[in-house]
Amino acid sequence: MNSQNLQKYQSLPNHNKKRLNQEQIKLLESSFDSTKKLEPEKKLQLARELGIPPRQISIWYQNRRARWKNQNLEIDYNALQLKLETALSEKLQLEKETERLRGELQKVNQMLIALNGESAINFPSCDVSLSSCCEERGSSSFQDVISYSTTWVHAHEANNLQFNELYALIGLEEGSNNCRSAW
Amino acid sequence: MNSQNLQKYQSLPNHNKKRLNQEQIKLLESSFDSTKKLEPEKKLQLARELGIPPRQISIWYQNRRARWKNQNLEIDYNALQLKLETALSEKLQLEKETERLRGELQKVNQMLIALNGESAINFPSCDVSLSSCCEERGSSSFQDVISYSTTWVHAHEANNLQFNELYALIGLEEGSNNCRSAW
DNA sequence: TTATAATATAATACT
DNA sequence: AGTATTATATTATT
Repeated sequence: MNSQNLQKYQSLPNHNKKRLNQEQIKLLESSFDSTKKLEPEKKLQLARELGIPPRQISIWYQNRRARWKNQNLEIDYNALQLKLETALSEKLQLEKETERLRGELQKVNQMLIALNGESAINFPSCDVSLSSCCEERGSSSFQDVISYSTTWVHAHEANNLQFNELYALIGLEEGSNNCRSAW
Repeated sequence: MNSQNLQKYQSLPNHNKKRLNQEQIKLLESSFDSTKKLEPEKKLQLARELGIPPRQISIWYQNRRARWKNQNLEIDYNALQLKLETALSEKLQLEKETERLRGELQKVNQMLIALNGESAINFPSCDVSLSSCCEERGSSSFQDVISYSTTWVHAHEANNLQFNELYALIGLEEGSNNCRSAW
């Protein structure tokens, strides 16, 4: 078997592989840009223009299509990688943001504990886990809150001073920063 | 495949001088599985066993490595796609979470507006944009808040009833849900 | 090693 | 059925 196979391979004729020159490649590429599929008419035209057998034009197109497929895979891969990077970075920013929001809610809760003793609010927002384990509550709208509270509040204007003290206590300065919310 | 070529391939294998047969492929593949790099000693051994010139073994390994590379690219692509999916889903969840936290902070702020009239806290946390435009402030620690406030609060125990009313007003029930935070 | 030409086979579509 | 075209894999050269 060994000598047989050896001879088999030695008897193979040498392939005369001729590279296409730059001009030929250029024309083929520009043709490929317009249509990935080689119409018979186009094949003959290219063969005539380039002095190449139509058969070779077909082969070139086949190989070019195979190459094109791999190129696309790599391009898509890079695009995907970019998407992932931005997604991860945005995720990180959101994590920081939620951390900050939880911290502020904790501060406010401390304030309420201080004001109200034992009956502190249990903010579900400050749970460590991401999954919101609490059922949705019907939340009163801005207008509802305002209309309800305005009448209620008149009786408690004497508290203003104490609240200002509290603001300072928890580190939230009032009316002195350039980040006023629009609401 | 037409019957002519089929017959040629099946019953006249000797005419197919170029392709390696199944047995040869099998041995080469198992060898490639163990090491992607072809040591000279291994090359001679395979050449002897398969009746193939060492040169052909080298070529086969080169081509096999190229194919292996492309295979890996496709595998990596799929893995990346999976990563992106999970990242996007986690991002979405975080967006919901921040939205909820902002809402709660707004509620609390409404409460403070109601209590304190014009001097509402400007929560930087409730800005719509993601970028935190505000400089960091030194925040007082938990212990600081407690120690400062405990002494301060004793004078205001009369406010308890009003705060309980406020809790109900903004929809945050106190002490009646199963989501107590650990702090 | 990379790129690519050339060949071989399998799959598909059209006649 | 046969014929043609294409996609894919493989071999080989530069």
